[in-house]
Amino acid sequence: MHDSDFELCEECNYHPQRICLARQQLLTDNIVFQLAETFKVVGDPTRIKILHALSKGEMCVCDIAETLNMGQSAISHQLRVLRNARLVKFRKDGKTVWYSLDDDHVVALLCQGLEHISHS
Amino acid sequence: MHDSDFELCEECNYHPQRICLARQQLLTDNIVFQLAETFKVVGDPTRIKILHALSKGEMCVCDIAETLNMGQSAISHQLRVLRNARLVKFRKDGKTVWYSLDDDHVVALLCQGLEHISHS
DNA sequence: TTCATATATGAACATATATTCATATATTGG
DNA sequence: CCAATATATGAATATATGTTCATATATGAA
Repeated sequence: MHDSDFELCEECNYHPQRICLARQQLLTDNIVFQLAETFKVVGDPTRIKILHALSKGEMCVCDIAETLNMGQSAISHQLRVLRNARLVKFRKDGKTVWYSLDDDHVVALLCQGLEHISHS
Repeated sequence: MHDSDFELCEECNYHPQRICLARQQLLTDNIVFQLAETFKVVGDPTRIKILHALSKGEMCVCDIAETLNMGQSAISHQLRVLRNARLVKFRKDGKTVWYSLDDDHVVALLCQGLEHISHS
């Protein structure tokens, strides 16, 4: 939220009250950035396929790679992205690393997206 | 869904039943692509700010530009992206074009994203 | 220890994308 | 018609990103 809201509202000559309105309850830049980051991560076909596969239960890296017919390295890179976004979690068991969805919000997010494309 | 599920499940030597499981109820490539496209569009700070501004009510292009402190051209380009993704709609009134959110699912999608980042 | 397996990671490359600049289109007022 | 305003768009540029390849790390088996 800027301190300069007032000045700007008096300067601009179009529809100042609308501008001020839109600036109110403004999401902070930090939250906007985090939001964008989250959606960006889900906004890739490979990662959506991974999340969808994991929605059936936990899987190890090479099984995900087999499922998607992709290389292990590519999957591993994408899993790191998903991990950083806290969309998936993992546990280690010997040589194997088992990945799973971080929580139920992930599925909810995907479903909300499906909702949108089915309504358009 | 591929015809080759069976062969692959017999070929791979890791955890075939998990792979087959994950392939079941598979989202078609087309749906995955549409989903990814939708999330990708929302996955940009500028576009999130636009959607957030529009969540308060319809706005014209130059007011959005003023609100975000950005150029008219940049906003216009992004509005086209949002339009193509059916996230915003518009109506013309003389020289002015009024943009608004396409439907309530857009806000729901944003909220679901907020839900995720607040839980992590 | 040595070998095989499962996963992670850095570099490189090709592609996608956000913004800016210049300009085009369309509408209104004089 | 002409000028001003609101918006759209194409080209250019800088930056981000997904995959591959080669290689590193780590674990278990012999």
